[in-house]
Amino acid sequence: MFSEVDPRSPTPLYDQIASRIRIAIAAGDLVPGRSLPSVRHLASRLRVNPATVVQAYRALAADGFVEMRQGSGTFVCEVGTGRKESERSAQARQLVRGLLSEAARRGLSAGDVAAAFRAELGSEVE
Amino acid sequence: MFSEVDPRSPTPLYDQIASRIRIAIAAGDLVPGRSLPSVRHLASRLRVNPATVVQAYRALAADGFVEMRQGSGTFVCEVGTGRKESERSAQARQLVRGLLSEAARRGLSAGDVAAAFRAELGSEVE
DNA sequence: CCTACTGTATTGGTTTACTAATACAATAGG
DNA sequence: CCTATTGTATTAGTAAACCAATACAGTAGG
Repeated sequence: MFSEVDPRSPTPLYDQIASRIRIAIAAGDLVPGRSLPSVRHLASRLRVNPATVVQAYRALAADGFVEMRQGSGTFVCEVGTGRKESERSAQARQLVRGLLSEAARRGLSAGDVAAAFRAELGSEVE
Repeated sequence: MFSEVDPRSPTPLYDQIASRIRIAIAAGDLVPGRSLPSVRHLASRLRVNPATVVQAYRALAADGFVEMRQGSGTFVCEVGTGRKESERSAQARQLVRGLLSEAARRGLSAGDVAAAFRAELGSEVE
C-alpha cells in the first residue's frame, strides 16, 4: 500500500503519496476514523523527509479527506466515498471547465472533446 | 487581437500569446499563408522581451500551427482548422484521459465527470 | 508528572520554469 | 552588393516549486 515511491518521476513525491492515499480512501480501503501512519513512520518507510509526508497529508486535509490532530495522529474523515454530492459535482465541473479551456487552447472544439469523452468512457457514460 | 498581456497572471506570458494565436487560427481569423507580426514588432507592442514571443511562436511551430522562416517571418500553416481529424481526436482523447486520472485522484468517479461534462456543455454535446 | 509519541513551524538548499539581454545568421529588396 | 529586417542561439537573472533539516508544541499513557 504505502510501499514505494519514485524520486525520479516528474510528479512530486508528496503528490505521489497523497494520490495513493486519496485513491485508497475513495476505494474504501481506508475506512473513516482509521489512523494513517505517523509522519515519521511513513517517511522512514518511504525513505523521504518527514516534511514531504507532511505536505502530502496537508494536501489531503485541505481536500477534506483526512484530519490532522497534533499529538494524536492523522485520521480518515467521514467524507471520503460518501462526500456530499454537490461538492463532488462542483469539483467535477471545475475540472471539466479546465479541460475545455485547455482544449480550446489547442484548437480543439467542444465537439472534439465530447467525442473523445464518449470514446474513452464507452458505455459508462450512460 | 494581439493587444495586451497580463504579467501578473499565473499562466506564463509566452503561453498567453500562443493561446490567443492558436485560437485565432482555429477560428479562421488567421488564414493559412498569412504572416504573423515579427518577433520584435509583437514584443514591443506587448511590452515583453522578443525572446518571450519567440518562445510562443516556437510552441506554435511545434504543434504545427505556424512555420518560422529565418529572414522572412512566421507564417500560418495549412493545417489550422483543417487539421487531420485523427490527429484532433487523438489529442482530445489524451486530454480526456488526463482529466479522468486527475478526477480519480480526487476521488471522483467517471460518472461524476460525465455529469459535469453534460452540465457544462449543455446542448452542444449532442 | 514525565516521557515518548504525535503534528507544527521556520529555514535553507536545489532544481526548474520563465523572462530578459545580447550577439549571431539568413533572407528580402533596393 | 549592402542594408534593413527576419528568426536563431547563448547566457544570465528572477521567481517559484520541491525537498530536507531542525527546533517547537500539543497529546496520550505509564
